[in-house]
Amino acid sequence: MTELNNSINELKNVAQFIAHKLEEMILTGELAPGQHLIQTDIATQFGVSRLPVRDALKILEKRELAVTQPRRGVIVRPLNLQEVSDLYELRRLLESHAFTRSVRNLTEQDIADVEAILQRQESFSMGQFIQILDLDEQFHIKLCSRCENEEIKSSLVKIWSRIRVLRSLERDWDDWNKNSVKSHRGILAAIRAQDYKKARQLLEEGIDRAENKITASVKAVIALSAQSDLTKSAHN
Amino acid sequence: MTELNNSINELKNVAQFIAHKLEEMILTGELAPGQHLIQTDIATQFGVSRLPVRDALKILEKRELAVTQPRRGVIVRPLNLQEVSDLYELRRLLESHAFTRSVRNLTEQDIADVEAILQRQESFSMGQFIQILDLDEQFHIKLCSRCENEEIKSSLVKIWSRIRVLRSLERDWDDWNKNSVKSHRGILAAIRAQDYKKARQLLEEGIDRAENKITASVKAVIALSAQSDLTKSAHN
DNA sequence: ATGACGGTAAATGGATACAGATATACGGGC
DNA sequence: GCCCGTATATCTGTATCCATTTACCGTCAT
Repeated sequence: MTELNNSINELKNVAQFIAHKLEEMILTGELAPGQHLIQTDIATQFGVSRLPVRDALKILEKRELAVTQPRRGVIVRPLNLQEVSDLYELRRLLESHAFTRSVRNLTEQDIADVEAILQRQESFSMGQFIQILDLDEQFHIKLCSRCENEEIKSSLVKIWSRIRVLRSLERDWDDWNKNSVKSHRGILAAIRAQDYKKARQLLEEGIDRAENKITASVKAVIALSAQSDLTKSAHN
Repeated sequence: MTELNNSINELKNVAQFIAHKLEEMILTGELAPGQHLIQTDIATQFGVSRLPVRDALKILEKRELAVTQPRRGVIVRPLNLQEVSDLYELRRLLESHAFTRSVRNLTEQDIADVEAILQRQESFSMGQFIQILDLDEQFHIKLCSRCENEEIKSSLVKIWSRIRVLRSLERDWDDWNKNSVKSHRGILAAIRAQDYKKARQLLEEGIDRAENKITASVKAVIALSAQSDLTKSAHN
């Protein structure tokens, strides 16, 4: 409860605090895709009434991390291979466009910020995978920050919140982070050399690689859960 | 109350019913941009408690038709010239992409459906401007329906719900609808001729014309409201 | 053993009343 | 004329209750 009161000042209200916590629990796998999010349980778990929990679930739904089934409740958004490719096609389209618009407007300070993000990314290792996710996201968002289109930027932020969930399924974080850093270094170098065409190409290649990796992870997890469903029904 | 009970079966719950009604009121101008949406007032107005109203406001917020100001309430999304161009840049990017992906997959039935939409559009006139908006939207959505990307399609639907609000500010509906039909006829003809490149070009030109028209309308309304603000403060 | 049926429990959707927090506005004092 | 405190309007959250729907589970018949 003290932790709640402390953190509540950073966020605006209880609902946002709970939504944030639930998102963390989704990222850590504590809440699995498809799992029911039961209002009363969450309410007692956090020691609040059901109302802010309902609000929190609506926040998750707005961010498309959860799905509401009317009169049946809310579940964590289930995994879906089609969704991965659809989401990545959308991301490629938007980010590539935004990057092109933004890259010429990046200031010295922006470049320095990106460099700082990249250096922090280099210093992290496996254990802190949520931070790794955040830094990767920050890198890409920062590069698009000067695209001068708030709609596209907010669309990208929404897409990233979903990509984070998919990425959290990744196993080999060390390898993943190494490749990410390498790709980011290349992009940053191309930007510094003002070779924007090459930068964009590297960016798109990175997005494609990420899609392939995530597709593999999601496939593996779906296969695994299908298998456990089989064993479960075999036990019955 | 009887109307409520009748319509409630079509929608899933009271909140969605109220959200739908509020959206209509925004489109008809009954609720003006920037206007406060006060929970208790709306609750008494519809004869329900505050809870479903809160839910309804969150639905509007999710669709970006309303903006929540923490601890101050919810307002109808204010008009903003920048937003028009940002939204249209996003629409152009997504719709153009989706159209290209979709157009080759359109079936005979799809084309027939589009033709039917277009014919209905031709038969309407000024009075029924909400229907005109719907038909215009249906035309564009249908053309993109076979893009095989649910994410892009749902993004486009969201964009359209906002564009509808902006378009509702238009004055000269008769002129507007005539131009729209003409543009749509050209696109459909190009599709039938399998000249997809031309179809796409016509589509993009239509989007640009729409942006210009809406920009003018929004400018006019903003100027008008600024003027009335002046007279109001002069009276104080 | 398996499928259909029915009853009970659980969960959501909604209503009501009340307590608290907070931003704006108003008005009085300096 | 400006600053500051109070008042008001409004949202935010708690606590309880009820209705309706859905899910679960055990029984029964095939």
